[in-house]
Amino acid sequence: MTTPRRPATMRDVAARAGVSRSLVSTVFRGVPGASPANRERILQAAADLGYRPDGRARQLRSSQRRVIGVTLTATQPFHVAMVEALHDATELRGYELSIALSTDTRTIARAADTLLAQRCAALVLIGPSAPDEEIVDLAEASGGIPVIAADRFLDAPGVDAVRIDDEAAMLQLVGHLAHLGHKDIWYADGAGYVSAEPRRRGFVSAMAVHGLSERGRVIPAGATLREGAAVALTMLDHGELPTAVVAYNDWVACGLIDVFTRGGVRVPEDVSIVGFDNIPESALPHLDFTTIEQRSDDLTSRVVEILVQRLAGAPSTGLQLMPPGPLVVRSSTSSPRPGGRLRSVAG
Amino acid sequence: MTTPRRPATMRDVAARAGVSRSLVSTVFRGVPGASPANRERILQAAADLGYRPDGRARQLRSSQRRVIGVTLTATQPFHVAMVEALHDATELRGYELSIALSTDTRTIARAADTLLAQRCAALVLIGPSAPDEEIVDLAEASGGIPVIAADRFLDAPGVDAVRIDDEAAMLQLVGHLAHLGHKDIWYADGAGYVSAEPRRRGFVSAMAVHGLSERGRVIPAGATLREGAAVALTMLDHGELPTAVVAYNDWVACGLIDVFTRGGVRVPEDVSIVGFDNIPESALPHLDFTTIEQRSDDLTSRVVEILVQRLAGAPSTGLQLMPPGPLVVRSSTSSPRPGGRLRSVAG
DNA sequence: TTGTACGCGTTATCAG
DNA sequence: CTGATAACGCGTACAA
Repeated sequence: MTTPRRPATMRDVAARAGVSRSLVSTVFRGVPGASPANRERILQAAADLGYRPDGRARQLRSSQRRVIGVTLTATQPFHVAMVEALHDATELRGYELSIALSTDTRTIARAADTLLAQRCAALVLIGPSAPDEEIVDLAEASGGIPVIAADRFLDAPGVDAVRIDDEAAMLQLVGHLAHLGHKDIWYADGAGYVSAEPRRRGFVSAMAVHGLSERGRVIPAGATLREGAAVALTMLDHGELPTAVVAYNDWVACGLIDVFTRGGVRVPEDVSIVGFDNIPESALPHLDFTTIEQRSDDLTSRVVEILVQRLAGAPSTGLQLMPPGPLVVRSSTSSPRPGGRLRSVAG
Repeated sequence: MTTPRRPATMRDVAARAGVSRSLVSTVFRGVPGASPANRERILQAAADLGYRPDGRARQLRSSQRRVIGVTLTATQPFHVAMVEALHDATELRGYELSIALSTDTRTIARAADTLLAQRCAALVLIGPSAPDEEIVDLAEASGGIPVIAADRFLDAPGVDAVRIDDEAAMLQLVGHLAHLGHKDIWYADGAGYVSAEPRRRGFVSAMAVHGLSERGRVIPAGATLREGAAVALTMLDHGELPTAVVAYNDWVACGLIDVFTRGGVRVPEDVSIVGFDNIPESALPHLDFTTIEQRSDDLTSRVVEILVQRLAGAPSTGLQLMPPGPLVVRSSTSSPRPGGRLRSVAG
């Protein structure tokens, strides 16, 4: 094993094995056309030299695009899991994934530029937190390759989008509480997060469906345990509580339950709480709250389906909503306490 | 704006602008040598055609390697933050980042292969959870480029590694408890996680330093809230508790505190608890526990320093330990309850 | 400013 | 069927 300063090229391997470059190529591409003896010699020479085909040169030459570009922020485990699944699915079809991370200071467009410069075959934006306009612009600048926004509510021409049907999910959650007899139901909203909008809309319309519009209230919260805890403290300080709270997601629900329980407000006796996502923590014995599942597998396979179709030349299908996962009923929900609202809370 | 099936190349731009390809190149590289009039015309032609330089061809031609390969699992926010910082630091120096995700089913070596095929200038492995041997093999197969393991305890020739000094940190944590008067101190170990070893070693030696070896105990736990909660339940079931518990990390501490508090064990009156990392959640009002900070910024800048040096030709420096961040004392630690061990716990 | 060789591998085309 | 020769993909670099 040598460690050359300049890495070995195909030419080096060919010279060492005493064959032509094209023969080395046939061997490394795994296509038939080389005698076992030569194949062996070439492989040996390559191993000796630590040769590894140059991916850039490979891609450059072959006219087919075999790379799928993926952007994500990598702050949500669920999104990272999607990449994992995408890896498997695309690999199976002979594609490679190229990943670009976007951050607070690094826009999606910026991340996608790297991918586009690599001449990727398609772009998958996972949970893009950019304004609609920016995504549409990106799609226009992408030279006509398929652009798919996963886990994003977006209805724009030329861009495919896949998202859980938040409104249907909210209908299930609110329906569950309404059936238990709740009327004063508040919503701890994912204020400030892009995907909060469809969910909020779902809450509002679900309350209307059950004739509870007057009794509902939307409280700005956020998407983290921290923000859930903060909004719970605010509620306690304010001294007024509903009989049930719908949380923007499970982390917010965790924060709510934590602060309520410690503040002397019993769950579900004093207040019922439901989350959204069914993250592993929601099943913890000391939390154990009702929530609705986000089936990331379904979402991912839908994304893959769209990807395959679009790569095959099918036109964009716009926004697709996935049916929500099942409601997981646990011990954070029950019938409301008699007497309606709690006015005064023991600090 | 046209949307060509085959993307425009430099040749197309040159033809449209009525100049040579070389001139287009000089304009797009931003080097002087084109008249304002031609520059303008070229830029216009490029915009008309939606031209974007092919990154692969660019890299292939220019003999300098300008890409830093990064692998990570993206399950830890802290690691993702490191990538963000790396982006800024390397960009400043004219490098680009190429990211490959490793997963449970996708080894680091596999991820690195993609990067190596791109002929990256160096490899940064962020928190690699692979056996030492695999990383050493990878470094050997990398053709002599710098390989740096960030947030990883690894003492192997040819590989640079940077890691918080876990032993020093443990010494601080155990010292804090010992000074408060604790003697029966248990450690909820990050069993199964690669980086658990130095931390466990640190606990054991710190206990020895304080002459408490006999009183210490290492309990297998894990690295998540869930696992912290589980080990706390086990302790409660067992009915025997120390006066203080050191958690492998903050998530484990969260789980411990949650279950203890709900189980009627008061923190810190009955048992003191310390975490490790100082994640945002540790400061939540209802948790508010003592922990030690992981200064990811320091770690990252050290990684960048090493990267720069090694790219400049300096030899590998092996393992480097960073001094631990400050101890953040909050309300989860106090003097031990009188009377030593708690034998029986109210369920 | 332009011509042209070159980077590294792939893909016809052609010879034995 | 096995193998070699040469053109090509898209930009860059250096001489003219």
